[in-house]
Amino acid sequence: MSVKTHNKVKKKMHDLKFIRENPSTFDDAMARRGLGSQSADILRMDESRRAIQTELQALQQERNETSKQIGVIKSQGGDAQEIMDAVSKIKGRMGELEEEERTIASALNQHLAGLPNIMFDDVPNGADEGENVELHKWGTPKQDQVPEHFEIGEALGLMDFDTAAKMSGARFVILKGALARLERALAQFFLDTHTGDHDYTEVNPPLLVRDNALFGTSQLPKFAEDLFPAGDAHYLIPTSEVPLTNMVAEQIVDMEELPYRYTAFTPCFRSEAGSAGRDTRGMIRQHQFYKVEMVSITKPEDSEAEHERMRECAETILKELDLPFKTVTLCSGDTGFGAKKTYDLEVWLPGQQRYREISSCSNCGDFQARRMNARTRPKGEKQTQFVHTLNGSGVAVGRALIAVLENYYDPTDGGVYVPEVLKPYMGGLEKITKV
RNA sequence: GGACAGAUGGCAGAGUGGUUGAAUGCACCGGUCUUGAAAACCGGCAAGGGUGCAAGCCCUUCCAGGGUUCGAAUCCCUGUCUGUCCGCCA
Repeated sequence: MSVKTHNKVKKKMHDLKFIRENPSTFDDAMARRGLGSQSADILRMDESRRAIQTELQALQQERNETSKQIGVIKSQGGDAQEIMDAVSKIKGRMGELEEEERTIASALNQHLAGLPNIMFDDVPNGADEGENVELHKWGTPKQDQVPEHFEIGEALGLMDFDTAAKMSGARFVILKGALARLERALAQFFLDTHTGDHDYTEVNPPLLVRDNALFGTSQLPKFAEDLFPAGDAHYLIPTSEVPLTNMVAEQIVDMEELPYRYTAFTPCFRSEAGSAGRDTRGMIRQHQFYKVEMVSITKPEDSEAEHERMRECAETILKELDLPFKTVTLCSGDTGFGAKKTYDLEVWLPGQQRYREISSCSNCGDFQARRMNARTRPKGEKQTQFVHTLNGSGVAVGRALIAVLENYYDPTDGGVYVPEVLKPYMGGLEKITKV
């Protein structure tokens, strides 16, 4: 399906000045992403663009000056026909140059838009998730094998994949009764914690966004196939990172107002186009799932500290739920397109006897801010700077539900205890049992 | 869905074809005054880019994209957004 485009090609993306001045640094950074040298191509395009621009500007200057003369002559009642013809002649060449400039600028911008963020030096090198580096572990993983979450849920009669498949196909689920409520309880608990204890402001954002918003957070143009188009103007959000971060798009915010901290509980929609065959059973990987998201907008110098803080906000949730987890720093090969550095929180799933991702916290630096032109200005200063943006799950609700089912499972009767912190949200219910 | 009206600098708000990058007010910065502050007064104050050692010079930008013209904030077309009214609707 084709979706209308609202992109302006004025976006800044990577800083050309930086690439011009540090071509090898830039190439090294792209090499860590598994890409070949980029700077030579970029600089060649940039140079030729500037050459065209210089020539064009000389002609524009000539046109402007001559046109002003015409104005003067005419206002004095003179005849300006001769110079008017002369200006007309310049226009042919100007048109050509304008066309060339447009072509090369758009090629350059498209190229830049497809290049990932430059990672921090302390991001470990590695090919894939196997080389992520453990930061720390918390809690004691249950070594006893328990059923997987979908076995538990189905046995309880509260989790139904077959009926969901009839109406929606694969990768959907129906939760009922206490499990439906458990999902709502988790979300509520997450939101209350982030708004009450972590200084986040609750936001209820649009779930449908246009392509320019997705360009800003860098899902587009490269990852269109992961998205669900909705109608001819919108996409369903793959994460509320998109609307929350775009709240500062095209804005100049006073520096003393920062940081902004936003949290939202929303459904997320992902086509999972590249995941055929992976996690096909159960709720791990769905086309639609709930997530509580945290987004921070900070001054440039504060983003690294904010990143640690955000990671701790997410970890707090798992600690409060008493779910064992480990935190890893993603290696270069596993770090997302827009991130300078990412921490993943992996929760212990006794049904799988392994840790699975339940939160991902990324510092994007100014990468997204450049793409959405989100700036800040220190009080009294003229010069604006790009803000830094961070996003993190706090945490994925569906996966948290899975973790609760498997970690709080009672093998004696197939029931599931309600975690202490969730009881108030479950009407005091102690244990979920078969209906 | 139909009808109309808008979109101009950080904000508000003039400007309908010719030195208008844009009056004015607010905000902001510097100064005078004051023991200090406020007020008042004086001055400054858009951004992005090209070029140059630099001072500077130049280009672009008045929602976006196309067009008319020697010349466009101003005229035309398309799109987006906002407001108002009508219809429909949870």
